[in-house]
Amino acid sequence: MAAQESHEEEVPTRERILREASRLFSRKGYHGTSTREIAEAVEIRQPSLFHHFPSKRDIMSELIDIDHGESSIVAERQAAGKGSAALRLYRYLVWDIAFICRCAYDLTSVELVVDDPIFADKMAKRDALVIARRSMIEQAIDSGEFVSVDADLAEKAIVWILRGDIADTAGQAVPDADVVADQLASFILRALLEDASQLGEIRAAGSITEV
Amino acid sequence: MAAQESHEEEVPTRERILREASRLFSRKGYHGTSTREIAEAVEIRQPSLFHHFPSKRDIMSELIDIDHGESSIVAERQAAGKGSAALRLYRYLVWDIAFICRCAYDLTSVELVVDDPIFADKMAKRDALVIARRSMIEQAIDSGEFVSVDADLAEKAIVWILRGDIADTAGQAVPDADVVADQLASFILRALLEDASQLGEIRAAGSITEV
DNA sequence: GAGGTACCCTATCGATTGATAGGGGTGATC
DNA sequence: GATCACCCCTATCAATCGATAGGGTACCTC
Repeated sequence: MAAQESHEEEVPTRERILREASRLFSRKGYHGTSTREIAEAVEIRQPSLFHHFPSKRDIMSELIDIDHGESSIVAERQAAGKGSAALRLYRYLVWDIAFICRCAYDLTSVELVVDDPIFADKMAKRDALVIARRSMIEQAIDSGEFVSVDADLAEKAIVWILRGDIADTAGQAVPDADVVADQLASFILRALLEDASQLGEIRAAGSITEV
Repeated sequence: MAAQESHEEEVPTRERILREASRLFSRKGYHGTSTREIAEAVEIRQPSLFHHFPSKRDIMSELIDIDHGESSIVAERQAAGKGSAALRLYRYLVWDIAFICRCAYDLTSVELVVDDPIFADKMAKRDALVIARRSMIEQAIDSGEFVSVDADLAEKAIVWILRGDIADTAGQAVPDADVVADQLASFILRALLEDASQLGEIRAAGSITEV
């Protein structure tokens, strides 16, 4: 309380670089954004960036890790769980969407850039996430909770919605994150459930317990 | 039949540029793709590109027009139509998805790049498409066909799915375009319909008449 | 107060970018 | 056979890219 400013607005430069870079990457693309633009947004000179990150690629790399890290843990835990697979999918979806909405960074560019050959080393964790999601869908189809859709296509549709939500919220702190999360997760569940009237129970059960 | 090769494999250079550029743009991004890479893929030298297009930007610009042109016409016609709004939305969706699947170009990059400031002039037509889609959703909610969801959010979810499908098919001629179109349109309709049992009627009616 | 660390600066590097200048070959038309 | 349009070439441009070199200043530790 002595040396610290009471404003508490003090955001470390490294943190500001990640925020501004993520914002620019998603508006203009990774390759379309120069290190000079990032530096200007952070209000430092361009070479000063390289004091905090060894290269431009490492800035993007850290954003990818932030995006993939916790999501894959939650998805894999839910995929390996017991009980209603539809409920477990709902829980994962609500958690992931809320995470996206609350994130300080604009992670839009992440899903676009992992397909770029220069970030090929980041694809493994992304693939693990895909497998976990598809597993939950297949479990729900086998148990009769979901209609008999193409599990691959359904998983893709879910990713597309998540990816779109990332682009839409775009790093701005969404005040009603939980509302958006429930709305989108309900949209997805309604498209998949054999009996749409079960959605009420799932939403009630999903909002009680922790993931 | 005299001067023409019987192989009929003769694809004009300009056409090949559009195809290869669209493929590269979606894999590496617009800014991440150099004119030298495009030229190499087309098997000509880099300056020869500029005989067919005045600039790299004009190549992307033409791909954007291809993507937005017919889609907006079909969407606006269906939005202004009469009768079941759910059916009209289904017809538009099936047409658009099938169009995406059959397109010779990989239009993944289009939806990403229209947000880039340098393509700001292309945003008007994209906005018209958004309005037409949201209009159909609002009509279906008002008539009681759809559950009372947030029309903005539903429209976004649809775009995200369409965008994802574009990225997924990625310019390769999908053999079962009509099957994929019906599956994805059904996914969306099921998520929105108040009475899911109406989907059968809509699919039957949608496959008979032309758009 | 000497040494070390953290952070930012100016100046500049080599590589790559999109685009232009200008020449050459081919085929159709008159 | 002269002309012209079409298409592709080599050579090269200025601008911009990511990254490095090296110096200056504030602050902490001993």
